[in-house]
Amino acid sequence: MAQTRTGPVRSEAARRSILTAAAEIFAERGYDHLTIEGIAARAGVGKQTIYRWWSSKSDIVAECLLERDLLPRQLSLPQTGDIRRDLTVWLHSIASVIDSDAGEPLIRSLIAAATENAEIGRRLRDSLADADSLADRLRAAAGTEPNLAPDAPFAELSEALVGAIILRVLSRSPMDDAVIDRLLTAVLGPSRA
Amino acid sequence: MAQTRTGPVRSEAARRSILTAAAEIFAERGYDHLTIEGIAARAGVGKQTIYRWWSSKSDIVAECLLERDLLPRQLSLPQTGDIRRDLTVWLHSIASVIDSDAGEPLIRSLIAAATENAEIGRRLRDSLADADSLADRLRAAAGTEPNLAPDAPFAELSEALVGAIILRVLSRSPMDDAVIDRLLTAVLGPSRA
Amino acid sequence: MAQTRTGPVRSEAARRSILTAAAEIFAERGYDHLTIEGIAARAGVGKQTIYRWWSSKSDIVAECLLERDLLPRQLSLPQTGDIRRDLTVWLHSIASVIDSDAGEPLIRSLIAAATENAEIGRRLRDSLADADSLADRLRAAAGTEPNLAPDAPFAELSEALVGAIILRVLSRSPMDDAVIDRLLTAVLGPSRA
Amino acid sequence: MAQTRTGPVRSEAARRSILTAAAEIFAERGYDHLTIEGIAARAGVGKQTIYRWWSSKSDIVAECLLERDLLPRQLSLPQTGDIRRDLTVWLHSIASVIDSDAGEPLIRSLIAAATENAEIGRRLRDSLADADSLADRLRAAAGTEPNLAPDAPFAELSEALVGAIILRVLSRSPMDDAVIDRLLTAVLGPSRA
DNA sequence: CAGTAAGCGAGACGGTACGTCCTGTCTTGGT
DNA sequence: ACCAAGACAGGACGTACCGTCTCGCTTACTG
Repeated sequence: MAQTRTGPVRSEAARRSILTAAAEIFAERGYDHLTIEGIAARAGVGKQTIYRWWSSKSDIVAECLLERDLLPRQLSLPQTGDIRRDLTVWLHSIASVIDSDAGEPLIRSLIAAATENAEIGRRLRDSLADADSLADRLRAAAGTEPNLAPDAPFAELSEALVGAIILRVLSRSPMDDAVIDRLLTAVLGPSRA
Repeated sequence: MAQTRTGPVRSEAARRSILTAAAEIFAERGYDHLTIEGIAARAGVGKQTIYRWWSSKSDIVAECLLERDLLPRQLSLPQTGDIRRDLTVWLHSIASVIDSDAGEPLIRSLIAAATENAEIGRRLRDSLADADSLADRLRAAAGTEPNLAPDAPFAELSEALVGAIILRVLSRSPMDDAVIDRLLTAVLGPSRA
Repeated sequence: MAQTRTGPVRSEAARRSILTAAAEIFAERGYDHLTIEGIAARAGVGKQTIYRWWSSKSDIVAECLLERDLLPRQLSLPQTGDIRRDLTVWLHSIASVIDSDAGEPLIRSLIAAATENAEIGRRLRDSLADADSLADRLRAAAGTEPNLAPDAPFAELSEALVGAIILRVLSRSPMDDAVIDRLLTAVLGPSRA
Repeated sequence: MAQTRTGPVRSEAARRSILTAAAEIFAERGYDHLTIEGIAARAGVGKQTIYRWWSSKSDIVAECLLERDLLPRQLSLPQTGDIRRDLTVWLHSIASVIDSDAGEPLIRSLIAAATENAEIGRRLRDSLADADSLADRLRAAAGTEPNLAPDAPFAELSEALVGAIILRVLSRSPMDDAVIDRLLTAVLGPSRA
């Protein structure tokens, strides 16, 4: 029979307050002003409690993403049946987040965090931390847009779209209506309208 | 009449050895192990000399990029007339850099630097620091591939392609032959072959 | 009637292994590298078991002294009838302990412990943890040495002798034969030989 | 020709405020509550500035002793020509320091510091940090007291006296008038009065 | 002979301090 | 004026221990 570990169990209260504190500081001051000491102080926790369960601040940020403490929850892709319209709405909501005062540094901070942590990178790719996969949605829309042939490389189309957003953030290029339109033309093909 | 300033002018030797030292450390240890003190020590230069001319380490890195101290010089896009083949070769060379031991962290470090410095982000977008614009090449190839209509959004296509590469790096997804193929299909449309 | 307590009694095994572990670490690494956690780990004991019975590490050390886990047992004062000879032998054995690699730091560690714990200080005074009182031996030898008048201040003579040893340790002055001789002259008066 | 070092020179202001802060904390809270961080904070100094010039807190304390920041300055041995009276006065002043609230822990702290630092131990031996040597005074008084023969071991007599004081502190034995008297009898021989 | 209360191992917890590294500013003396 | 060198105040790092607090177990006394 397996030897069961005895002793106190991980404190859920500590875990939550660490994640909350981290998410708050991240949103307020960005990834590079996020420090372990700052998290510990705001969370009312010893540093060792953080190091016991996470190996780096990027690890904490990754868990914040998982627990949805970090990104606005209204970024999910709508589902009206018209993929171009859905993506347009989605890109507009992303653009408005980016254009907000806090949003652009937040996304940039997230990219910085991703350079240190593969998991964050992966969640970024998966439609900016949104669970319902963008690639699946493109596949479901096959045939409704010029570039969405039944055997189109949906994953790569999705990557290209998200990658373009990331690149816009990195190069500080604004993402206005015309850009969104052209971006969708690039990915979906010319609009039939 | 304006008082002309006196004293020695900026030392080019110091400037070069700082950039060289920065590029070496960047390549060896990555952006977050790059420190002003480390640069000064390796360059045999006082810290003040660095602070006099640059305002941050990301500034130095940006200048390294301009002076081509940082990226392999053989990443330029070939020009055979066949844009799909040219891009294939180019993507393969990028992939081989990424797959090399030092390359992937280097690119990731560059992305990290870009999150702090718009200029670095812009150069990254401009075809991974390659001077001849990718978008222009796509425009020049208009008509030769399904998606390259004369009025296609070339800049956005280019962004999508580079963005996809960046996203691959961030999510640590390998970029093998098949992926390159599908990526080009996504951007250029299905191959006619 | 008072409620008599129930439950298991104090574990002698735990007590012994704590004292042994403490004595070992003390001897190996000195008083300031002696930690509660270290003792608990080496003794295979929970920290709480230590805190239940001792209030500080100096308390544990004091008990180690009582149980003679700490000091060499051969430091006792011989008894040949010639007090000067006896003290000479005794001082030589102390000197050889001090001169040994481990001995000097050990005594110094004991002094450090004594600064935190009166009991340790007292045992140090009582002839370096030797049970048979040095003062009593001097009194018994009254009349045999110049300074040992019947009404001599034996306790203070004893203190002066032990204090001199302690001071030698604190000031890292070696205690060679000549010093021992002069020390005895200081305490007992000039040798009649 | 020797290469002269250039650059800024050690800040005397920083040095002084570190020593002062250390002496204050030492006096207020004792050696084991004296921390590098506490010194740095009170001195308004970076920790690195401390580590640059001292290797441990015991080093700082040793320098405090040298600069006479630590011990009361009125402990010097009077000089009336009557060595027994002088020593009596001196021992009384030491006793009154020890009996004061702050004094006893201070001396004990000093002993603790001496266990870590030979220099502190040496200064402690040299008549409790008093510059004019006790042994020299005893030698000068040769012939005036029973035990002060011309060839008496003055250094060891002095050691015995100071050692007895230290031992009294370590064992928390009060040093009242009678004890002082007996101590002097032990060292100087019986009073002729 | 069950109930129950203490001892025990393990170890998580909020903290304090450690000694190191780096930041950006400053001072010094030399060219 | 610029430079190499490097001291300075400050802040964060990751580690080591502190003393307290569960946790689940194993005793041993008590009603």
